[in-house]
Amino acid sequence: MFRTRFAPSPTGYMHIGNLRTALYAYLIAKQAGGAFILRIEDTDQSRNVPESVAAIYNGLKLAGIEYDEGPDKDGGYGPYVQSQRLGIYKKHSEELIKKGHAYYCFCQKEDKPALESTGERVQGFRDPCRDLNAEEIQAKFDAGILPVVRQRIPEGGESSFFDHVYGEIAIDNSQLDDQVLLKSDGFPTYNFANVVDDHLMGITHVIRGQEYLSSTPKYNLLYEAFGWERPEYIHLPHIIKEDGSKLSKRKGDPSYEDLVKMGYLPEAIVNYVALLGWNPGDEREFFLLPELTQAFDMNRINKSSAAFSFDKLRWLNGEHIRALSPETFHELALTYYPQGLEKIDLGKLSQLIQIRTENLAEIPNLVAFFVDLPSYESDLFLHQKSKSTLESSLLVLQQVQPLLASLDEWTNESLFALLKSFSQEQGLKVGTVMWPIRTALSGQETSPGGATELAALLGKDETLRRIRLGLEKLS
RNA sequence: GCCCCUAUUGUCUAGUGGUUAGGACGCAGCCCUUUCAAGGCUAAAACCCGGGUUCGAAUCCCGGUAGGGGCACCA
Repeated sequence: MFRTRFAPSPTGYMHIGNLRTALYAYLIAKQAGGAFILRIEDTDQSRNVPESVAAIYNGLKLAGIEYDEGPDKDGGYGPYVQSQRLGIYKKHSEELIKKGHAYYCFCQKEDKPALESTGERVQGFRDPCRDLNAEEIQAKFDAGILPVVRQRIPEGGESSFFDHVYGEIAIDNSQLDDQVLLKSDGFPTYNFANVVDDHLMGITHVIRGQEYLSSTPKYNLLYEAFGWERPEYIHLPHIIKEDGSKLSKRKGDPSYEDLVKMGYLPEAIVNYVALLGWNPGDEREFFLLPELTQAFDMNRINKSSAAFSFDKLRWLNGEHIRALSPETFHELALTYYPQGLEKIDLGKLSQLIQIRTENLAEIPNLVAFFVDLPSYESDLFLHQKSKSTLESSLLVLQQVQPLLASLDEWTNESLFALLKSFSQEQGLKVGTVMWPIRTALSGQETSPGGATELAALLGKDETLRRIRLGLEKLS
């Protein structure tokens, strides 16, 4: 049985990379019929942001990523919050000390910078406390010094492991530090907690960012020290910006929830992010979560980092919007419609704009002209392809005005029939008739919908009023 | 500084020794058309560099270069 986990630390918002990590972990579990677990890694007390736990829940929910076990969903492997597992870590660290794979270190934080300020970084750091004897240790304890627990990296040799994305990775043990496992405040470091928890929670596949690739040998040494079986590893390449720099909230790059606020559909974001570093092997690009679960294959994850393209997200968002049922789109659109559309059939308006909406946030702009006719210049009536000139426009509007005024059935179809036959009678291109009307009704170079669609929505009175205004502009 | 990883059009990618190097976004053009969009079609656009191996390398090996990551009582 596959068991994967998403283990964010509650230090802020849910960024794009986190979303993808969660998604891949979810997909890998679900496609194998396994379980997806949420674990909160709040071992750094100074960096905890309590509200961000809510943001994580919310983000996952929005994305449709449902976890089988988590802080609020016990599956028998809890607790799922690391700060509630302190006793477990302590016990395990003592086991390691007993076995000789870890030791107490009484050095103070201030001691190390001095070491490092020699200019070169100390690699394969071997702490002086490594070789303290029992009396020395007791003496330090008696002096009231709070120790940390450090991992004892074996001298010499190399550690290797297999990663499903990056293949075989080998690192010399001399490169590995005697890292801190348990801090002096009794909290574990990530390095320790993730190993202990992953094992205790039965995690079979560890999915996480590439930044952990070179510390994974240390974790493997820990598994070995405990006599535990290693999990499978799937390290993910980073998501970066198109200019090659990294996404950062500080530089104004949006989080997952920001993107939703910006008018992108959660399912479009999920779809897009899935494609950043993975492809199905065929030419499909449009995926909803269930299809993604079917199609996903961890062996097709890419090694190199991928740049986040707003252009492509925007396009994909449009695809998802178009794939929505008219009812669903209408409901969404409703929350974006501005004031002043009371007289307009919003259901019809939604039908008109669904295919033209690539981003929900642009809806207010798209429909603004229905509320207020923008001021425009008369040369807006010029249109070469429609053979529309100032003269023809004036003529058309003059002639069409009484026809419209006497039209009883005010629908797109009847309006179109009327104007089409008018153009035929006059020997004009349909466009020559439609262009000035559409222009007068929208006051814009382009509009969602043509002349008759706009007229039908605006209603007879408003249509005639806007045509009168157009005539004033032309004469 | 030491170690690890990566490298196909502007971007996301397909490609596992023999392909006119395929698709998508974006860009440009055409068609459709009641403007725009959507849709359809077409175009321009790529194998980081240098050595090998091979009859033959985007593909395998080595070396550069460039980019990313790690070396915290952060995760």
